[in-house]
Amino acid sequence: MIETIIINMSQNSRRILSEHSVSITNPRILVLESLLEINNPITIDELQSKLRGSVAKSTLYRVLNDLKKINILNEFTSPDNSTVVELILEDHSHHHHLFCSDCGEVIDVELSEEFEVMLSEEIKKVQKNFNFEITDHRVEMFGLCTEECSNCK
Amino acid sequence: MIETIIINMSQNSRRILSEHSVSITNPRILVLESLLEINNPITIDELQSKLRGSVAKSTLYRVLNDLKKINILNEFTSPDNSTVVELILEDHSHHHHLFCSDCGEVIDVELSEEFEVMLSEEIKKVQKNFNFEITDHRVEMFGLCTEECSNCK
DNA sequence: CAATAAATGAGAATAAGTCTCATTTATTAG
DNA sequence: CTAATAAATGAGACTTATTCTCATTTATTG
Repeated sequence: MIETIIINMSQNSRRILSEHSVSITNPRILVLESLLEINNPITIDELQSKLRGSVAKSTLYRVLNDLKKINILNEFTSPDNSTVVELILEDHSHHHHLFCSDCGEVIDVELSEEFEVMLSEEIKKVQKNFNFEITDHRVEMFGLCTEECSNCK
Repeated sequence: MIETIIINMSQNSRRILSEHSVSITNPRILVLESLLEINNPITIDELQSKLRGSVAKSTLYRVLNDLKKINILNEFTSPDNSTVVELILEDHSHHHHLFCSDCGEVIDVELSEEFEVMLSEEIKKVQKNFNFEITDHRVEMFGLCTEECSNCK
């Protein structure tokens, strides 16, 4: 069962690379596998530990840049200034981020349909007012998990 | 006239420091003056050029950290990974940021009252769902200025 | 399967930000 | 106003994340 999932991760990674006309190499498969497995935003530090030295540091950064170039990787900076990456595949729906200032965790948050509609309206207004073509946006929220947060104990 | 403004900037800086019980030193006045003069988000690079070596690099970073500690400086990272700072004084109303991927400019944007109300409602929901205490939030928008943008020519 | 172009690993180079420590400056008590 | 003391500064060393270099390895294709 677990084996099946792992095989699928690898096949999945190969499929993603070939769909984007990127050559299929071991480091790329390993990085993609890790990101698919996590299926959550992850700091580069955490990603490095997860890879346990199986990919050289320089290669890791190169692979991440490759994935950014084909637009399947999102990169941003958390409030404590660590770099966070996350895969954005077709099935990955539009979402925003919630940062815990305590444990540093980054959590995906989807906001309501009606809110998103209103946000789009606002963005249209901003486009007009500032003569901008706005291509992307995000809502970031910062705070502290309560004692029940599973990450913070 | 210009002289008056400059004197005011300096007096203003002194006032801000003393109001926050921070000792009034030359580097702190110079950094505050620059930030008051700009009255806009600015990258640390730009701030350094503006100061033209009048404040040592180590001191600049220390002063910025001091201003963060007394909660009058906001720091964030632009999409091209440069660190951006901006003063947040009492008269500085709640706003968000628009980033130009072309010229790198960061522009302050206020969104409509009704949108802000709805965003607060959404945030309340997120607090409940994730058992979080959300203390801050921001909306970031990314795009390109059109040919009429005064910064991009 | 061979030729070629692309990707990798190891470590050097770069750059943002922090730290150290001797010197200078601001504050305050008298 | 001045001396004593604590705090802040400047210069440059240090740290750490990211990029770059180049010799070697690997993937692709015909």
